[in-house]
Amino acid sequence: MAAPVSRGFFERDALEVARDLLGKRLTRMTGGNLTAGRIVEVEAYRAHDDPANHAHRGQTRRNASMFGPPGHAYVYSIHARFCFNVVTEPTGVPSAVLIRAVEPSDGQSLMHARRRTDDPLNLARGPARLCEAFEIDRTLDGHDLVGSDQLWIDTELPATDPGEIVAARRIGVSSAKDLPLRFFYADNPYVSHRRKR
DNA sequence: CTACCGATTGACT
DNA sequence: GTCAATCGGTAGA
Repeated sequence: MAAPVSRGFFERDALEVARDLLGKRLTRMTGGNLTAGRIVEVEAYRAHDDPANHAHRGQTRRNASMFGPPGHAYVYSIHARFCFNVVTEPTGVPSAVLIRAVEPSDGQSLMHARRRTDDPLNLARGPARLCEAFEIDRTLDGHDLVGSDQLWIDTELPATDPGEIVAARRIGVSSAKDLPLRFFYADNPYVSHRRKR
C-alpha cells in the first residue's frame, strides 16, 4: 500500500527534495478517475543564488505560492501552457521543484484522451505535457498536496530498478544555465531531452 | 495602456 | 539541430 508523502518531506533543501522525488508516484484523482505515474525527471529552483528562479526578484502575484508553505503546488503558465512545481523549504523561503516527466502507471487511456496522442512515450514527457495528461491547471496553484484527495505524491509501488540518477543542466532557462539542478534517471525513455547513447 | 518575453511544444531541416 | 505559435505576467510610459 502506497503511503502519501508528509509535510516534512517537502520542508527541506530543494536539491534534496528534488532527488528524493525521483521514483515517487504523482497521483491525480478527477471525478473518480485515477491517473498516476512514477516521477522520472525534476528540476530544483533554489531560493538563493538562482537567477532562473521566478522568485529571484521578489514576490509577485504569479509566484506567491513559492513563498507559502512547503508541500503546496506552484502552477504557472508559460507559452500558453502550464507547468507544475512542488514548493519546498520552510514558509517564506521561495524554492520549488519542477516536475518535468512522469512514467505513466495508471489511467493511461484517460491521459491519451487528454493529450490527443497515441504515443505512450509522449503522454507525460515534458512539464507542460505532464500537466495536460494529469489535468493540472491554474486552479491547482497553491493546492495543498499533503492530505489532498485530488493531487498528491506517494511512495512508488514495488517496480523494476529505475536505474542510475544523474544531474545535468536545466532545460530552457536563460540564466544560471550551467547549474546541475536537473535530476533524472539516465536510462529512462520517459525523460525529456535525452541525449543519444 | 503598450511592449517585451519566457522553467514549452511541435513541426521542420 | 532550427524556428515560430502562443498568451499571461511583468515592467515601464
